[in-house]
Amino acid sequence: MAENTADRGTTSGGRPARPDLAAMIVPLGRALMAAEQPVLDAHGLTMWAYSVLLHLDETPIRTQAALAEAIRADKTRIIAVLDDLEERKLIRRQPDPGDRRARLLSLTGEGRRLRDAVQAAIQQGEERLLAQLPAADRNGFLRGLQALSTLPELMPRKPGRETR
Amino acid sequence: MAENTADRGTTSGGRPARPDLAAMIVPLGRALMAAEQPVLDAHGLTMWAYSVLLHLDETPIRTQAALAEAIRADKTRIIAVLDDLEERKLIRRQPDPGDRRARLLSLTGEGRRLRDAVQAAIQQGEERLLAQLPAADRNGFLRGLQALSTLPELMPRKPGRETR
DNA sequence: AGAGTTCATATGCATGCGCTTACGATCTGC
DNA sequence: GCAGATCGTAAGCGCATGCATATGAACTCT
Repeated sequence: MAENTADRGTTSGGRPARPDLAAMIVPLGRALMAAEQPVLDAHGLTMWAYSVLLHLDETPIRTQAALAEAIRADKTRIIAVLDDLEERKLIRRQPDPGDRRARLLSLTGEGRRLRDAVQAAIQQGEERLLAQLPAADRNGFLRGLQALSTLPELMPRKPGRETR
Repeated sequence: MAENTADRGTTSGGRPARPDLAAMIVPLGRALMAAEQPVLDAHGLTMWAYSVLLHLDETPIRTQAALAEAIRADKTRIIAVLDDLEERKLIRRQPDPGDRRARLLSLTGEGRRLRDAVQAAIQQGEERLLAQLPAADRNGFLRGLQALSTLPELMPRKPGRETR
């Protein structure tokens, strides 16, 4: 399978014109997460907890399993996270009156406030980095990144099940 | 110096204009790695092994520890990887005549060939994704990404020790 | 009403990885 | 020539994660 079909794409012929995307993006992601960590620590949030806060606000979530899948966490592993968040009154976990097996998840006002504060701090740090890019590249980077992170082929949900 | 510019900064109270960078980049990195995986499997390479092949060619490496740090792997963990690559005649591991503790690492011709084949296949897949972006965004994305992945503040080497 | 399914939860297992220690061979400084 | 540092290698610990199973409550379909 070693077709060296060097049509457009990589440079025509030999050495690659750029490093692999993954080779740049994965370390970048690690660095960004490392940069977030102190902020999260300062607010007593794990990354999973922050993920939960982020996702809960965007879309009302009906079951914990759906939330787990949305943030790509293990269904059984977010339970402790939710326990903690609930105990700290950052989220609510009410049994669905229509289906008492499920727990309706929602942010409390305080949860929303914390979420906003943390996200503001994080994005402020990120902007400091983006500011080092030329404006044109920065905008292209952000647009390209947002486009790529919503590509369905790239962001495969678990095959088989629909979001209802 | 951290004053944000007039555009879509996040400091002034409102909803964020974009998701957190890490929230987009980390899943994107995962997806890219998942996309690479079949290619690597087809050639019997782990990600670490591929990392080694990539890095070995760019810069001559004198010690395994230096290589490990370069690819951000654990010093002790790449040993098995190197053993395998050497056995398959993809790399050479010669004792440095000047310092017989160290092992000079280099790619063999076959190693270089495999590296090229795998990288071509990987980048070809990546280009298929990038092709879905508008050309302007794609270029900005790539430029921004390359710029960010070389920012020293973002890509911290191990604190404390310098490359000597 | 009963079978099968879905949900939240608890638990256990295996894996991969970072970090630490140990050890023998070797190099460097004194 | 000896003490201490460095290199490669081996082994083990601990943590986070993914995957699987089990259980009890509740829901659905027939």
